[in-house]
Amino acid sequence: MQLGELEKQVLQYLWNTQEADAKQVHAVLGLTRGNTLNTIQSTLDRLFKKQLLSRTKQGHAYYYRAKVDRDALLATLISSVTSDFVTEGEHSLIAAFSSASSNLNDAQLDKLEQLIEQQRQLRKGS
Amino acid sequence: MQLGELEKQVLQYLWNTQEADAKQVHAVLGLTRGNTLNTIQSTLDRLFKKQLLSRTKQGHAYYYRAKVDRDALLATLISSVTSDFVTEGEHSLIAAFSSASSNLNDAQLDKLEQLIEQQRQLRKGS
DNA sequence: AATAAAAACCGATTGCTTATCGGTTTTTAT
DNA sequence: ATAAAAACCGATAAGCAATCGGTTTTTATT
Repeated sequence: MQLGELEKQVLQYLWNTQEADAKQVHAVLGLTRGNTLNTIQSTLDRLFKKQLLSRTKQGHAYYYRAKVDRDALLATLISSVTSDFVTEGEHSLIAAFSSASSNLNDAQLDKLEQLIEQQRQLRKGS
Repeated sequence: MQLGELEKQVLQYLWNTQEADAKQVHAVLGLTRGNTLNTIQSTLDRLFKKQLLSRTKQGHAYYYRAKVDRDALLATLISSVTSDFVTEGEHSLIAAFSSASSNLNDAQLDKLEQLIEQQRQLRKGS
């Protein structure tokens, strides 16, 4: 999947705002970027078709919500960009880590280890 | 950065083959895919311009080599696809992990932890 | 040096995707 | 019924990968 600049900004906005119609999104993003309401509408629609947003009609307008949270989207994006290079059974994240680890600082290594532990705890419980 | 299907296949090929000219790549990929030599040439050139391949003239033709290994490319791709969603100071790999960790199996968690330890050892020594 | 063969280079087209809107139709509320 | 709001439709532009035909340059051979 492929996301454009405006699409990303809309997603960010909806992660913060929970719910909004085109008008509201336009009021924030459209004005700073100089887009028309129409542009915002079609962007929302594109994201909806990509299954990244859900929408319900409330009163007159559609109200949009992010259907995936940031982490889930990251996972999707990573998977889609790496899958062609990763063989069955291998996880791209492990592969990527082995090359990128030197760019992490000590605090980040700590954090990662902590996340691993957390994940292990989650499993014990289930 | 954005990679097409053929570009990915060419990279895969060069990771296995070390070095090849357009003719060789064509002999393998071009025939199965039904591409002309020209198509292969411009794909190699595009990858070269993207800094993913290096090339040297040997005899008549350019010989291409992968300039990045697979893991480094994965790291680049992950970073480029996630960077807009990752805040200052946060590392995209950490963010990615927090989203994808549940898809890792126990062995992969072990492996990751082991890589972290290895990284720490490297730092002690320098 | 002349020439043929090989490879590189250039330029154009196609297809796909995001961004962008104008204009029209449909909904909704007054 | 009418006006306003919003959705819908269709079109254009820009960017990028894939695709090649045709031309120029390079290299090797007589």
